[in-house]
Parts: sequence; C-alpha cells; structure tokens
Amino acid sequence: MKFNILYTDKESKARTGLIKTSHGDIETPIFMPVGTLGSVKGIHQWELSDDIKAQIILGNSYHLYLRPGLNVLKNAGGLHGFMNWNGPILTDSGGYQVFSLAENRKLTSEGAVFRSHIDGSKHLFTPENVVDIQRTIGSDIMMAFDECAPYPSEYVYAKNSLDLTHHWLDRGLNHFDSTEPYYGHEQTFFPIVQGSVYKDLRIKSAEFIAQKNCYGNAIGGLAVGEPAEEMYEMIEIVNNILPKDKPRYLMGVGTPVNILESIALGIDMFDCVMPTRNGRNGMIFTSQGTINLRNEKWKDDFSPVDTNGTSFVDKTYSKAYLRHLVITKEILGAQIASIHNLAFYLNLVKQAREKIKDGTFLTWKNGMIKQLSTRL
RNA sequence: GGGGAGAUUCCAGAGCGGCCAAAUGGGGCAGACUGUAAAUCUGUUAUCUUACGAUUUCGGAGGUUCGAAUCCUCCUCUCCCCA
Repeated sequence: MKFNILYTDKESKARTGLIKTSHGDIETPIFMPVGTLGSVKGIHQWELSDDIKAQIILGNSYHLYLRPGLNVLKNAGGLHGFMNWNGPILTDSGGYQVFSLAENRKLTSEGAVFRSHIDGSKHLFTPENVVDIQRTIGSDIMMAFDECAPYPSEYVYAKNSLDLTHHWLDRGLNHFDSTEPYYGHEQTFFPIVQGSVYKDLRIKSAEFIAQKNCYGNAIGGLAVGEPAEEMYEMIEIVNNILPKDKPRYLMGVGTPVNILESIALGIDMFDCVMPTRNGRNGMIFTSQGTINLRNEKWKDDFSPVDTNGTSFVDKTYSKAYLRHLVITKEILGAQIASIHNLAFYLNLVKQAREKIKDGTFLTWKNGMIKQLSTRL
C-alpha cells in the first residue's frame, strides 16, 4: 500500500492524498460507508460504486466471525468476492464491540472473552486471532485489536486500558508480520491511538504508535460522548505526533461538521454509521442543514429530497414522498434516505478535496459548518 | 317476534365504588442516534398554567353514596343468536 500527499492546505492542517491498494485507489480525505455484516445496510453494491461513489467500505471482524463464520468466508475466497464488492475494504477488529457489548465480555491481558449477542456462546478474541480473522476476511486494511475506553473513564482506568491496547498492539503486529495474506492481494495493518480525553495519555499513545511505522494510523476512542471541543483537542495533539506522510484515520466519526473540522486538523479517513442509521430513522443531511423527515412540516413539501444532491434519488423523489415512506416504515424509505445521506457524505469530502486543492478550504469549511449546523 | 351483549379519553381495548385524567397497543406530535446487538430507542398526547395546581371527562338524563367510568332507574343507539 502506498500513500502520496497531493496538496496541503496553507491555512490549516488539511491535505489531500491518494492511497493505492490492491483493490483500487482511494482519494483522501475520504468517508468510508460502514458495512458491518458484509452489507452497507439497504444499499446495493452497484449503488455504492456508481451512484454514491464510495471508494472503500468497512466490514466488522466480530460480526462476520459470528455470521456467516470463517469457513464460509474462506470458501468464498474472502469478503470481496462473497459480497461482490471489488473496491477496497477496511475491517474493524472488534475493538468497538469490546466497548459496545461491554456487559457480555471480560478483558484479560490474553484478550477478550465474549459472549455472542446472538446465542450467548463464548468466544476468545486475542490480538493474534483477530489478525487471522481479518486475513480470512481478506480486508485491504485491517485494524489492531484495541480497547475503546468508555467516556467518561477515570484516569487510572484509561491508563491501564491504554497499556493493554499497546501490549495488544505489539502482539498483533508481530503476528501480522509473521503471517501472509490468503488470497494473493496485499493487506496492511493500522494501529490505534487511545488514551480517552487525557492529553498525556494521548501523547504517549501517539508516540508509541508513531514509532511502529505502519502504513497508516488510526485514532480511536473519540466521539463516545465527550464534548466535540475535547475531541478536536485530542485530534490536534495526536496529529502533531503521528507522521505526516501516513494516512490518519479517525474511527467512527461522525457528523458532517465533525468531519470538516477534523479534515482541517489533518485527518484523512472517516467512517460512521450516522448516514445510514440516521437515514433509516428519518434524518437526512443536506447542504442547507439537517432535516427530520418525520416532522409534520415536510408533509406537503413536494420539492426534491435535495436540490443540490448528487444522487439519483435526490431528483427522483420529493421530501413529502420520502417522509411518507419513512412514516409508514416502507423499506424503500430507508433505502432512499441511506443512499441520499451516503452520497451527501461522499460529495462533502469530495468538495473538501477540491477546496484544499484550490486553496479555499478554510473559508469554504467555515461557511459550510454554519449551514450544516442548521436544523431545517 | 324471542333471547343475549354492549356504548370508555383520536382508534382498538383494559378498568367494574376511593390508589382513575383512566392500564396496554396503535395512531399523532417531538427528541435521540458518531469504529451498527438499532428499518431502533425515548418523551409526550382532555383543558388552562412556566410550574405548584385548578377545571371539565368514561352514550344521555336523573338517582344512591362522604365519594361513581364503576351501583340503581329511564331514555337513545349498536352488535350477536334463535325465529
């Protein structure tokens, strides 16, 4: 995998770049749609590639390991072929599930013992077998197994958690280096900076991660409930330490505003369930602001879903119709809203890339943030 | 014609003397959602009031009772069964 920086902004830390993978190139800054179970919920693969213009999508080790299971994935020759997505795939390690399924797991220095949320069966995830799982999935970018500390966390908890994550990282990296891809294409491994909202821990973690010299680096454990300002502060501190010539991936973030602010701080990659989940729940993001389609005010609004939208759904359907579909829980409503939101996110980062190239990023960003914060 | 059941807050439907402005669903209205256990969850839904609280509600009219959606009388209307 290669990463080249193309343009750097003079007024901020923003930059554009190109990541080359065995499954194609990724222009950064990029947003990566989340496809936990081998499907970006409600979206066809051709819609992802041809309409939404997704350049890379996510999968999840924990979920795919439980279902369909490693045998199926291996027999399918990996996730790309199984789901018929030929672009790049990044897999999360299951570290987030350590956090979100906290009642069903126990952490030891060996790893994390899980109870499946599906049938209660017991499973052990270790830094090593999580690499194996991601080898079996065949993701282009695999993530280290980490603990995403909850917010708020006591300093001592955050520190111990960080030590565990670093310990796991060394083991995961060793295992990665001593194993080979199964399907003939290149795989890379991203370590994850943790440290909750404690500056010294974030600095320590960023320094630890930076010297591993991986192809790219991730920042985790943010947008878990802390104020946005604290998140930006952490990003700034960490990005001052993480190498400039490597892609930086801010995990699980976020709102359109979060993304623009983080691009300005030097982040290159994002993923978030927000466009799809909120879409399914009737919220759409537009360049004018956010819209809760379930609100009565849209009942008779026959204007297009988004006059500035780039997806075919934006011109094909009206707000009133989409509202009707959402209210009546028609599946098509969830699909249209998800397609719209993902296209909006992808177009947002595309515009950001263009503005960075033009040297007008900061002014544009500040104007956009004002609009995007509007509640229509 | 004979016999029986019932009318409850937007709807369905509990409640059968005080803990009832009335369970629970649904619908309506609003909020949440950030490396997806989410096509999910939460709040609210008589009127007035910021609130405390106050005032009218359970087909209609009377009555019994300290107190009635709940008991009694009459009226109106609906539904079911047998002819």
